[in-house]
Amino acid sequence: MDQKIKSLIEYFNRHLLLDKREVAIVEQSFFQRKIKRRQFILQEGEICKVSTFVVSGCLRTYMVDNSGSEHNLQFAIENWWTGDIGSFHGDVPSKLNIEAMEDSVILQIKKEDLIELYEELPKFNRIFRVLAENAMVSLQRRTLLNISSTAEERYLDFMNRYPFLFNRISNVHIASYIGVTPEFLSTIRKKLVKS
Amino acid sequence: MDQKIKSLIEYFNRHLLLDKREVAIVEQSFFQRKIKRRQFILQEGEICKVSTFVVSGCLRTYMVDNSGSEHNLQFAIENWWTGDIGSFHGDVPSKLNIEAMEDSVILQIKKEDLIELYEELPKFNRIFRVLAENAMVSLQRRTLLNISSTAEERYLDFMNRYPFLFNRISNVHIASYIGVTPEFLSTIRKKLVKS
DNA sequence: CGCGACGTTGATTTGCCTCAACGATTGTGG
DNA sequence: CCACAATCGTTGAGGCAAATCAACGTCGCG
Repeated sequence: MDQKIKSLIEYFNRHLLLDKREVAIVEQSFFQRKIKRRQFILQEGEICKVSTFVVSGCLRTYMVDNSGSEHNLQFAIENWWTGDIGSFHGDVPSKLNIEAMEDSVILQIKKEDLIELYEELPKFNRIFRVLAENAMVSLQRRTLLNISSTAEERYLDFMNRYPFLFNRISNVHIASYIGVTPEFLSTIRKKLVKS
Repeated sequence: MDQKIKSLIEYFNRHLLLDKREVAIVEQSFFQRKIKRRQFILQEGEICKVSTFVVSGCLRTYMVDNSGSEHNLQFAIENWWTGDIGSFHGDVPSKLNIEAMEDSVILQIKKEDLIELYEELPKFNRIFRVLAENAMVSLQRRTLLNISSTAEERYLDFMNRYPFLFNRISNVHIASYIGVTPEFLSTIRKKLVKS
């Protein structure tokens, strides 16, 4: 078996064991791509036609507002999924950009192949239902944090919740994720060092 | 067929047609409750043991922060789902409260019955996968709005996006949903009337 | 009737942004 | 491998967005 797809199979097996036939179907449904740092796998205006699993590396999803600033919605590292589900399901142009922050290896599946996968292997509905529900929980948590707490609290929460990202991502991008300017994050950090 | 459960069946049929047997299983899986205004169906510290479909009325889900303020995460009216998925799936105490804002009729399903439903009727994995994915899209959209826009923009967005809630919910609760104080929402509204 | 939620106003304070500037680091093309 | 550019993290001055606190009239509800 290909080395790269192995990490995806292992990932699925953590949710629901796959037999040989199922593994074979997964293998032929996904294709592999190597992405260089600063390369995009989705740009605003395009329709998102694939779902992406990250084997190695790191990608970020962000939106550009009307004044030209970027706002990070999500970081995806090993064993995370990324893409724009709204654009993917609705066949509408995306407002998001997805860019590699490091050289990365990804596995992708086209929409028609995913639909076929669901038909051939209905148990994948269950896997992706659980994944979507987990994502919902995280997003609800983040929403509550956004409407109820200060930037300092959101920064501390990010540190505690995603230490593995924290050591890997620049402060500029963390600032954008928690919704503050890099300058203000800097003053937060200074204050935290002192105390 | 019971009148109340009919709205749930119609709801499911909009996603995926159910045959007689499937309808029967759904009917015996859900039970009905009438909830009075200001009554809670979930309180902080409890484990959320049911998933809730709203037949009529309106409920709000909120969190109380350490300084005692409430923050609205979600409103649920007719044909919406509510509950705390994190608590429900993880069997952990909830940090959320769900309270009826109007006299309401709801249909609920216990966790064990939902698991059984998934086993007997696997197609429900698909329905709930799609629902969870839709919820993800909304939450991602709200997250981007929270980290990128002003309170005024969030208020206008709420108006345009949820006009049916807008006419039904007090400004206090809208303020809490978009993450501002009622006082500041009042000044936003004054400014909007003038322009 | 009276109490409690609601919507509003104003004064003051605070959190966070904007803009400008700087050294330090990273990266990149010649 | 060096030189130059770009990005990063930081600092400071000033300004604006939004919170806080206090107060008041209105309304619906018990």
